[in-house]
Amino acid sequence: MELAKAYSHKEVESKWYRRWIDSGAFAPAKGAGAYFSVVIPPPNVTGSLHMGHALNNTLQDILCRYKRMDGYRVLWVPGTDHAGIATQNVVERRLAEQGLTRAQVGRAKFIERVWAWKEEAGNTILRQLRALGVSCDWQRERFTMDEGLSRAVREAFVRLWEDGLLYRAERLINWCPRCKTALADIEVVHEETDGHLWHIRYPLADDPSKALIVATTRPETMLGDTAVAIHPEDERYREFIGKKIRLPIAGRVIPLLADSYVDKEFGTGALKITPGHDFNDFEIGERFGLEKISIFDADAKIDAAAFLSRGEGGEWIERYRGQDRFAARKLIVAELKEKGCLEKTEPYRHAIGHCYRCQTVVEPYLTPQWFVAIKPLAEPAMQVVRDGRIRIIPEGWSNSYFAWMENIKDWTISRQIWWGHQIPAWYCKSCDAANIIEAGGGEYLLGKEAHPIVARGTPESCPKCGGKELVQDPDVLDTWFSSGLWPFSTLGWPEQTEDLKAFYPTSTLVTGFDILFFWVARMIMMGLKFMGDVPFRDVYIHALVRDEQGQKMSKSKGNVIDPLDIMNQYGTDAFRFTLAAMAAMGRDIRLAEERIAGYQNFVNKLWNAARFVLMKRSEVSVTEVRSDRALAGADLNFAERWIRSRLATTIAQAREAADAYRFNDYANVLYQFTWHEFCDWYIEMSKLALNGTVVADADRSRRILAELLEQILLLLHPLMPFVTEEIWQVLGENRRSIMVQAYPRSEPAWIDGNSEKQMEFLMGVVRAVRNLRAEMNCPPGKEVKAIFHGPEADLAFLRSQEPYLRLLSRVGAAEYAISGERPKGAATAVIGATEIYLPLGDLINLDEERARLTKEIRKFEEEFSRVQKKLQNNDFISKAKEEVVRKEREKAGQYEEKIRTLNLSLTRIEKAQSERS
RNA sequence: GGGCGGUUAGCUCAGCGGGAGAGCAUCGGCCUUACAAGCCGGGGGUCACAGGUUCAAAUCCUGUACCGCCCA
Repeated sequence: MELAKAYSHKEVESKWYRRWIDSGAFAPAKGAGAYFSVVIPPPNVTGSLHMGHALNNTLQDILCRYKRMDGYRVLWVPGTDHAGIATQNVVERRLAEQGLTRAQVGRAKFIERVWAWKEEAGNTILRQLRALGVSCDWQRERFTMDEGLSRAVREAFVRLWEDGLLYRAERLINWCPRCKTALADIEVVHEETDGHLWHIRYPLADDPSKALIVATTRPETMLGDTAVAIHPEDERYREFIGKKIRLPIAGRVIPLLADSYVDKEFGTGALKITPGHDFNDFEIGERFGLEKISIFDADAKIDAAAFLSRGEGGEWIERYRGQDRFAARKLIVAELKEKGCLEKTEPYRHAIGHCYRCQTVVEPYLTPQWFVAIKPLAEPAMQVVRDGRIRIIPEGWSNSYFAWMENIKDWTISRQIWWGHQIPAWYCKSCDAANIIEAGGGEYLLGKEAHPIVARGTPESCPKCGGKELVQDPDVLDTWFSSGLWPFSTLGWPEQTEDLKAFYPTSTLVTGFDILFFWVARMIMMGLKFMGDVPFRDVYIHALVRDEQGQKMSKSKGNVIDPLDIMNQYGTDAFRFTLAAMAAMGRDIRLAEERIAGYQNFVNKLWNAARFVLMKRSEVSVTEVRSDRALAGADLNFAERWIRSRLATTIAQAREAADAYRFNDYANVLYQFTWHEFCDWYIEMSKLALNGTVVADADRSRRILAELLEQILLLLHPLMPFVTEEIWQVLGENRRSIMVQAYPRSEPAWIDGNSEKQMEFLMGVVRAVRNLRAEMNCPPGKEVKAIFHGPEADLAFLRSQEPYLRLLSRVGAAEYAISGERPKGAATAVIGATEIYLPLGDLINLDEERARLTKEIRKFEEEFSRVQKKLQNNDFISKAKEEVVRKEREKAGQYEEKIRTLNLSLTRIEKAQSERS
């Protein structure tokens, strides 16, 4: 079979992916033996493929393909998560286009619509992942909302409740007024924002002529202030201690507290306290038993009822009623100014929390929510990392892990949305009547004192009163609650399935650091809690993919590179190889397209090497050329022993790198070997035998070539699955997929130091000749004579390998002499102890050669004096390792010899010049 | 404010105690029968700065500057 002159990825990729799936090659092998299992970090069902996914899944696929070839039973579970808020937002937007709201549609119908949307558009990302060549087992695809995983969620919830690790209570939480739901702390993104610091006069209640100045970034919340605080040792405010303050506008009389929490240096040193809308103030409020006034409704608009119900009131309420928080801020500032209460306004930059789904500024808001008591889960989760049962790689991330886990707060898991796992808690309409408020449309609001009945399935009656009328908690669970169970729920938990027994704990989790807390930490806590074992052994944290300028890719910046475009243009193999080659540990990836183009050339290089091997094979009429590891070392010539030796080393290095998640080393070691050793040298040398110069070697050469090519294909397959399979299949008829072939093992017997030394010497001589020719502008087609002076052994070797020498350096004839007259008008180089002369006759430009030699000599003199300085240092001789000293001595000798030889040549050139003139 | 990471060739990055490397770009020469997406050769770096440890520092320590990220 013939191969096209250039590799064309387009036809090849879809063809093989189809065949791999059809052959069932992605399913784990049956039987016993070591396993390697991975669960995909489930992308949002709303998502589409971006660079982060591409990197993440490429690395997982490299590991899975490598381990599969290496004899492990590999299971890679794919799937998506239901992304509660994000998905609900998508479907709500679609409703809005039809002029509908979800309230109009109703809960049940709305959820139907979400499912319909999911079926229609939801799994885009999984389809896109296939283009990457990922070898996950699609038969086992899971979704966090599917039946099995939903059961897992209910089971986990009930168990946490039974163990006293869940509670429902009114707390200050992060509220997104747009999504109208609670958020967990880490779902809030803090961004530096330009704002203001307003300095406001708060007069004393009994002497309005005196006032404290408070500084705040949120003047509108002053409507809910219930105290002012100063530092107890603040001299400035000593006289105010114990006084009362009358709040401007609202007129409320509030106490002045002394608390060492207050930072004397910040603002004016006087802090307004709003326990209903600020987390720090909330805590002070708890300490002093202050009232918490919630001044906003769920839309973050001023809630007049909050004041009226306290018996407060006045014409001001009407001015602010229903005003949004930012409008209210403007109005309040204006009113303060008018009343002379605004001392000054200064620009101020500070961090403001935003909803990670919709970027709306979050509002600290007092509502009843469900919480997981996290400390008892966090402690063992830290322990397993501390004692190495889970390795975090690179290790540096474990610091972040510990820092976060040590300061972890109880986890808010309830969300006031519809799409998700509805909380398996019910309330009895008869015993809990006071806490159940009908909200219309069959919906309920639950008071903070409601008494939940937690159960795996809908209870038939109230266990207390036997009442049959129960209502389910309307809230759903945080999506991360279900993804926290992912490593075992996807394997069938809570059932004790075969998969669960066979593949838990999973082997390696590959993920980005951005979800270390969101997801990784939670899986560890949940895995330990419910499985009694870690969810994975290794966590490999990879980098973020940035653009060329190091900017995070984002739609708003418009610097997004679509992986699908890249794959289409350069081929998936080139793209995957680039990602791997750039995935050095602990560093972000700046993706430059030229880099991908460069690796596309590598794919093409491999393709053409294969063409060469196949072309030569087709010239053999009788012998079927095939891989033959039995070919004994003794039968091989030195070039063949050399390439096998290098192969053995390369295999060892590649495996070592892959085992250690050093993907960049893995890729580079194979790149270097394939291109710069196999192609540049071995293939070139094989032409000698194949072109008939040494007839007896031809057949053996073909066999070695085929062997090397096969080994290279196998080595590269995890990185470049498509092109390697395509070539693999052309190499033999009706072969089993390269996916299921054994990964190469390094043969220690192939390591051959002597051949490597000889080859290095030959390469040195060849490069020197090429260099001289190029420097002297000797036309490449012209054959020149070469004269070698040097030690007998070296000359004997060169003489025996003269055909290679001539092939590689285009030397026409060679003369060898241990010593003798140096030829006139010759270009000179020194390799080891061997001197090389190219008598170029008229071609040589004596001026150029003299300049070249002078430069060369100067270079070696610098090297020599540097080494010499070391050797003259007694401390060096006595303290450095013997090995190092020996090497330096060797170097010194070599440099000295080179300088001597080159100087002699220089002298001859100068002499020749003076003779000519 | 606390923590982490970065600063190496024009660009993108490896290397992290003993001779400064790769890919791309650049310059010169080649259509040499696998590959011009190629081959051969060259040029290009006080390894951010300042101290220190060491016989020896791009590499370890301290500090400074700038850049980035995370947390508060």
